[in-house]
Amino acid sequence: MGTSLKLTHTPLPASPAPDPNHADCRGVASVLSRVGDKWSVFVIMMLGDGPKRFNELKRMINGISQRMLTLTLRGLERDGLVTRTIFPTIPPRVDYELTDLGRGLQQPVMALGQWAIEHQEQIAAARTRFDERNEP
Amino acid sequence: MGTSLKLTHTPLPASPAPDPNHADCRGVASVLSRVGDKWSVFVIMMLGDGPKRFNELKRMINGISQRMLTLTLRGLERDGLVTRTIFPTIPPRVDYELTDLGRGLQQPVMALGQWAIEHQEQIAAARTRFDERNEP
DNA sequence: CTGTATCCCAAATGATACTG
DNA sequence: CAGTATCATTTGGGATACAG
Repeated sequence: MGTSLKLTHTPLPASPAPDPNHADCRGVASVLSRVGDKWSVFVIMMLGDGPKRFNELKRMINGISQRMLTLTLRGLERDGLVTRTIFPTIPPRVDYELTDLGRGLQQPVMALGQWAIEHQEQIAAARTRFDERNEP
Repeated sequence: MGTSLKLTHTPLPASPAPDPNHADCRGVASVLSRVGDKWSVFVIMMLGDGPKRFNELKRMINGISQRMLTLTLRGLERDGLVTRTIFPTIPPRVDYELTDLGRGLQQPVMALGQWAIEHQEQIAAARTRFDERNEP
C-alpha cells in the first residue's frame, strides 16, 4: 500500500456523553418556551402581587398589544398558571390571578430575572466587544 | 426573509417605553429572550459537563439543524456565555465551552428546568382539561 | 468537520376595525 | 371594558447546496 493519507485522524472524544434528560426534553421545552415568551414572563411578574384586570395589565406591560395580551393570558390559563374570573357587570370586568402552580413558577422565573438584572451590563459589554471584533 | 448567517444586530424586539417601576425590563427581556430560545437552553445544558465539538452538540441536541446550531452558538458567543476555540487541524476542530458567565446562567436555568420537569404532568393535565372545556 | 449562502414556507406579532 | 376578526408584515427555521 502507498503512503496513507490519513494525517491527523482527529482523536474522537471517546464517550458520547450520556444524555440523562432525554426523555424529559419535550416537557421541559414546552415550559421553557412559555417562559421564553417575553410577554408571559412579564404577566407572571405583574400578577405577583395579586389579581389584575385586563386593561390594568395592559397598562403595566408597556408595549404589549391587546391581541398579544389576550393570547398570552389564554396560554397561561390553558397551562393552569392563571385563572380567569368574569364578573358579569356592565361594563364587564375580568380578573386574572396566579394559581398555586403559577406562583410556584414565579420563583425560578424571578431567580432568572434576578440573574438577568445582575449581569445585563456584562452581557451588553460582551455584545459590544463581539460586534466590534467582527464588524470593522 | 431567509436570514443569512450574518450576525444581525440585536434582533431583540425588546419592549419599548419602559415602565418607571420596571426600568430593568429591557435588559431582563433580552436575557430572557435568549433563555426562551429553546436551542440556547439546550446548548447551555449540554455544555454543562465540559467543552463540546460542533457535531457533538448537533448529535446531542436531537432535531436541531446545522444552521440553527450555528446561529445559536454565535448568539451565545456574542453574549459572552460561550467561548469558541478553533484547532487548525485537518479536518478542522472547534470546541465550544461555557464561560464563567455562562456557568452562572446555568444555575437559574437549571432551576427552571427542574421546575419544568417536576410540573410538566400538572401542566399537561391542565392543558387537556382546558382543551376539553373549550373544544367540545 | 465546520461552517456559509439561498430559497422558501410557516408561525408570530402588530395594526386596525368591529362587537357584546 | 374586554375582547374577536382580519389583514399585512416580519421573523424563525428547515432544506439544500456549496466551500475552506
